[in-house]
Amino acid sequence: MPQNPSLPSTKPPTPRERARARTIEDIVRLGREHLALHGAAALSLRAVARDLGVVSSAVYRYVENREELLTLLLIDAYNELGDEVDAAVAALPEADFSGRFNALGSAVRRWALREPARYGLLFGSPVPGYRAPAERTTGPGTRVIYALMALLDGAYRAGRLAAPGGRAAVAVPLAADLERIRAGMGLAVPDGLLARGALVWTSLFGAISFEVFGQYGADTFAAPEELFAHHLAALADLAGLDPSADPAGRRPE
Amino acid sequence: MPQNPSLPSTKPPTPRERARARTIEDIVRLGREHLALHGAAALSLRAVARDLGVVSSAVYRYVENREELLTLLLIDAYNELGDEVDAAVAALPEADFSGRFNALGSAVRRWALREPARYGLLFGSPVPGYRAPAERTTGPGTRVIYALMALLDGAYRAGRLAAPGGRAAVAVPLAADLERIRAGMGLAVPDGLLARGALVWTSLFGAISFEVFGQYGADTFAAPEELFAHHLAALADLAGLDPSADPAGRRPE
DNA sequence: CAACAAATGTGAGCACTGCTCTTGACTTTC
DNA sequence: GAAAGTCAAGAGCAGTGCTCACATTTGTTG
Repeated sequence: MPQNPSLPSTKPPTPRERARARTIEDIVRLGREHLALHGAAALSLRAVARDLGVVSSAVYRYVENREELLTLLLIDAYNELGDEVDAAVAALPEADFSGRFNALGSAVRRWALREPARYGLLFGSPVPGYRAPAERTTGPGTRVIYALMALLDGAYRAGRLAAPGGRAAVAVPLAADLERIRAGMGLAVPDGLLARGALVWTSLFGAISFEVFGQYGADTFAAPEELFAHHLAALADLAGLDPSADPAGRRPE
Repeated sequence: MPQNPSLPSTKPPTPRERARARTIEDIVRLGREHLALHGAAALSLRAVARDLGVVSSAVYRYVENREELLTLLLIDAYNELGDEVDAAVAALPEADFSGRFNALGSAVRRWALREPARYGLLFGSPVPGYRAPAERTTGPGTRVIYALMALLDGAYRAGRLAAPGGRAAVAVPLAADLERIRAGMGLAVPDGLLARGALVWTSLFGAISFEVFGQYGADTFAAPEELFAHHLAALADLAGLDPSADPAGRRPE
C-alpha cells in the first residue's frame, strides 16, 4: 500500500503537474526571500510576480491568495526550524539529557537570530487579517515542543528528572486536547512536569524573542551569548534536569 | 522653578495650540481604536481621517506620517500598561514582595489579554518598515521592567531574596548601559540576581505571549488562569522570592 | 475693524497593494 | 484536426501612504 505522498495521488505526475509544482516551488522560494528581507506583513504578491518575471495576476493560478502563500511560508519555516532542532538534538547521545536540552535551545536561538523575520512570522504578533489554518500548520508547528516534551519524558523515564519542589508542585488541569497528545506520544511524564515543560518552553521563547525583536534596548547586555547560556542553565534547572548525572560529564559548553 | 511640562514651553498655550493638541488627541484616540480592532500593521491613516470626518491629507498637518502615529500609539500603550502595573503593585503593602510580584505579572497578563493588538505592537514582531525611536520610547517602554527590578531590589535589601543556587550563580557581564541604569536606580541587587530578573521578565513575557498570540494551539490547556498562576509561582521561585516570609502570610489565592 | 499671515482643510495625483475578470495564446487529449 | 484544458496578459476596481497647489478659515495685529 504505497502511501508516500501527502494526498491520494495514485497516478504519476504528468509533465504539466511537474511544471506546475516547480513554479509553486519558485514562488515559495522567492516569497521566502522577500519574507526574510522585508518581513511578513510586507510580503507582496506583486513583488514576487515581478521577481518571477511574470505579470501579477499570473501567480494567482498557482497560489489562491496572499494568505495561501503565507501558509506555505509558515509551514516551510516551521519545518526548517524543526529540521535544525532535530539535527542538533540527535547529534548528542540519547542519554545526555542536559546536553540535548542545551542543543535544542541553542538551535532555536540560532535559527531565530539568522531568520528574524521568519521567526516573527512563527512566534510574533499575528499578521493582520491572517489566520493560520490549524489543520495544515499544527503538524509542523508542534515539532519543537514535541521534541522538548520527548526529551523531558526520556529524562523522566530514566529517573533523571527531579520532581518539582516547592509551590510549583501544584496539579495543573490539562485539557482533553493535551491529554490526547500525551497519550498519543506515549509520554510517561506526569501533569506537573508537563506544565513545567510548558513554562520552560514559553520561557525559552520569551528570552529568544526579546533578543530577536530587540526588546532589550539598544545594547543592554554586553554578551548576549553568555546571558543566553545562563538562561538556558537556569531553565534546565527549572525543568528538573540534573547535569551531574550526564554520561559525558560536564558539558564542554 | 516650575518645570512641570515636558518641553521648555515658557509661554502659556494659545487657543490655536490648544485646538491643535485636541485634534492630535482625537487622532491618537481614533488610532487606538483602529489599532485595537484591526492590529498594528493594518493601521490606516486614511481610515483615521475618515473617522475624524476630514480628508486624508489633512491629518498630515498634525502627524508627520504613519510611523509618527505608530510611535504615539506605542508610547500611549506603554504608559497605559505602566499605569496599570504600578497601580496593581502599589495596592499591596511594600513588604509583601511575593504578592507584589504576583500582582505585577497578573496585571501585565490582564492588560495583554484585554488589548492583544496593542500588546502585539509592544512585544510582538516588529511592524515592517517601522523602527521605534529609542529616544522617545525607551522611557515609557522600560517602566514595567523597572518596576520588576525595583521590586526585586527591595526584596534583596530586606534580605528576602535567596541567592541563586546551582549552576545559575554564574556571573553575567553587564553592558555599561545596564550598569548605568543600575547606578541611576540605586539598585543594590548584584549582577547575578539582575540577570535572573531579566530571565524572569522574559519568561513572563513568553508565557503571556503564547497565550495572547494563540501559540498554545486551539485550547491545549483547559484552565489558562490556573496554568498562569502555576507559572507565576514557579517564576517567583526562580527569582528567589520566598513567600513564607510575607507579612500577610499566605496570599489569599 | 480691517488687513495680514499663519494655520488648516481640500482635492487631484502618483505609486503601490490585493484581487477579479476578460481575452488571447498555447498545450494536451480525444 | 478539433475539442478541452491550461496559462499568461492586461485592464480595472478599491484600497493604501504621501505630496502638492490651491482655497478657506482663524487668530493676531496695525
